Amino acid sequence: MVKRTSFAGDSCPIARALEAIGDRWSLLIIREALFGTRRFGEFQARLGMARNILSARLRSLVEHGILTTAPASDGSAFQEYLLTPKGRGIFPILVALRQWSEAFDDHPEEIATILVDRQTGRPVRPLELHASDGRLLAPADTTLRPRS
Amino acid sequence: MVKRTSFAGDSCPIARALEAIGDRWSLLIIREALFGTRRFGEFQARLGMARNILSARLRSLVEHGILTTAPASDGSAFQEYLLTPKGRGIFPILVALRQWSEAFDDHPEEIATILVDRQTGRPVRPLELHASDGRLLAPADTTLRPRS
DNA sequence: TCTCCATAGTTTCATTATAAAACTAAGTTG
DNA sequence: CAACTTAGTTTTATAATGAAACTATGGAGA
Repeated sequence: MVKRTSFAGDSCPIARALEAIGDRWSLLIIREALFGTRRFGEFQARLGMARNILSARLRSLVEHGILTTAPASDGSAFQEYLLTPKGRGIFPILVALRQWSEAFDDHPEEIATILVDRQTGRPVRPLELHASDGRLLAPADTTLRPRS
Repeated sequence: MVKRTSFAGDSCPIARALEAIGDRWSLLIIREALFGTRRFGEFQARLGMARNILSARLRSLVEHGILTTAPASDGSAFQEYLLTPKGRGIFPILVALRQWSEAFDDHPEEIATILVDRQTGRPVRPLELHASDGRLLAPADTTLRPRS
């Protein structure tokens, strides 16, 4: 059998994350959900993706605890898809992806939006990595340690 | 024709990032490259992936300006794959993915390593998003604005 | 130099994922 | 209750992935 390799049992947390959201659509679905999209048809229309793929992805995201289903808030008998705390925790990943494109994309003029501070309307700073004592860390200032 | 949908011309920077690195292997290749892996066979052995897929991914990453090829540093006539600045800029994305797994994975005991401050050996803090004036921002404190 | 092994791929073939469109079934509306 | 909307599933075709075999060049030793 020639199955697609699974990272589910991998000991690397990056690989484990990719197992859940490392396909071409999941992060875009979550992006829409963070904007308030909740219904199947709404996701389909906004993302322009095939309905069967959307169906499979939503099921997978629910299985991974990133989305939950709940009765629709408009009183109809349909259901809607809501982000769990685990799903909302994906926000920094989306910001990191966005900032990488903003910084390095070959055609930045094609990028339609910028992430800004709601209060001042000014662009946010690049994500920062800090030590427990507050020092700003560059990649070379970090290392990996076996989990105790 | 039924081609895989391309995000190359999309106006969303997240989609554009996924076009370059939104597959199951690219980010793991970049993770290895950040650890110092340079040679084809070394990537293949460490990642355990099919050689043809690795070949295709390396070519794609070079085309996207994430890796470059250079003559091997050991003096042999082989070439090696090196991260460009654009490639090293992916570091925060990997950190965000890692921290998401550390925070939300259902089996965190299976995660082998933690990212620590090299100086103190203590775990780093979660990535932080700050306003231009330095205020720490939560997701709800941000919004998107059309690029001026 | 000749032979053998290592490196870095490519090719082939089978399987899985993705896409588009047609189809189905339940829910809602006039 | 007839027509429409919503939320999928099914079908069929194409593209991506994976494993193994194959190729070609580089290097090392006799």
